[in-house]
Amino acid sequence: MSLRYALLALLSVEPMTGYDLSKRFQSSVAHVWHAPDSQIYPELKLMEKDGLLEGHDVAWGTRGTKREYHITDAGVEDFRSWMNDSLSYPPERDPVHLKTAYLEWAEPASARAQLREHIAVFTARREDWVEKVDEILGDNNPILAKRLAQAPEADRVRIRAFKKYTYDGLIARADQEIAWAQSGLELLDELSPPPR
Amino acid sequence: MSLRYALLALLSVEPMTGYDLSKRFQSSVAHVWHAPDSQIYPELKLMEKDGLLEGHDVAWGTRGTKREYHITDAGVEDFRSWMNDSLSYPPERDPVHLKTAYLEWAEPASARAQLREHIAVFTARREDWVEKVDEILGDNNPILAKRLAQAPEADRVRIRAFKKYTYDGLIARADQEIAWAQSGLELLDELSPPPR
DNA sequence: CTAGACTGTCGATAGAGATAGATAGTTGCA
DNA sequence: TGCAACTATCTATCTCTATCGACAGTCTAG
Repeated sequence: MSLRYALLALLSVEPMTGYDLSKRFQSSVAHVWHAPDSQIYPELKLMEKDGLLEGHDVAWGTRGTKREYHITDAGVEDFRSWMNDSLSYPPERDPVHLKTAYLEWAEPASARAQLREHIAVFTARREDWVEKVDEILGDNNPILAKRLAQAPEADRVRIRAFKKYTYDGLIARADQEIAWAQSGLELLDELSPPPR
Repeated sequence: MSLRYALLALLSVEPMTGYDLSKRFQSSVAHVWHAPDSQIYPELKLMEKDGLLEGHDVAWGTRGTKREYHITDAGVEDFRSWMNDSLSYPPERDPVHLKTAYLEWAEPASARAQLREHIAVFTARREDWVEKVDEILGDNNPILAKRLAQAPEADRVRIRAFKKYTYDGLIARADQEIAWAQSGLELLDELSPPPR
């Protein structure tokens, strides 16, 4: 259900095709929300059927066409009401912590490798998010620039602040995960000293 | 796929029925891994078919029966190899951060309410996890006690340490989420001062 | 003895997401 | 000209999870 709102969020800035949206999901938004094209195209059709979007065929080359979607008033309304509703928090379900709870079953070497991978994953994400924050602060994110240009003067500070707040939160989360995994490596060293 | 390994983990301590497992999932492990009974029963059957478990009908009262599963050698092997394999990290997909990225769309009052709910959810989980750590340190967790009793002397320190490590990580994560949401409330106060 | 809470198992249905691949047109460059 | 890389869309299948509810036996307290 969140996919729909992620799409509405992007389409609230400017009309786009399924392909555009798919690219945007894979590149810029990749580490906040990911979605493959095979999910996006059907969802766009559904949203058009539900009146949240309107699609128009646009010429592409001599024979090709592509379908460009723009958000309707009903779409804006729906997005706004999603933003005002509270989310439901699904019960915790975390494979990483499930595994570490039984880490005595793993070979020390593989336990180490897995914690190192945890660090690597969150280090990479962290870098992405830091880059995002830099873009926000340095005004070199084209999509955000468009959004800001459309917004009334009074909202610009807020828009920028919430974006930064979001990525700051993700960075803090990544830091926490990295620190936790690092302390796990230390614990492993204590419990079963590494070979020489 | 993790459900299967969560079940194997629990069944590696002692044989249980689907009902037992379901209860255990809802109570003790609730905030590490959640699963409803309607997922557990079919998975147990599958696991029996795959040779990871053996099931026996046990009398229950005069007419009733229940099916008790115990783990097989193949099950132990499968669990061990899962523990040694590394997990795949699914792409980030976080509705909370998706929403905060567009928080200018929400009414300030509802933005506040949502951040407060975030705090409430993680405060509650945190309490559960702290309780878990207390149980581990204070030796009053019956399941852990059984697991420790079965383990060779040399492993006991490790078992306890990894359990504590797991819950400490979750607590740190909860702290981080709470702090983040709190700073969000402050940000909202700055951007749109609360009504008197 | 009987109502209510608990133990025990199972099924139907739907949605979300993962994974893979089919199909077709376009653009640029060697 | 022909191939590779890119743009564009769509379908199929599978697994996982959610939600809801059905059914049946047991145990205990009033």
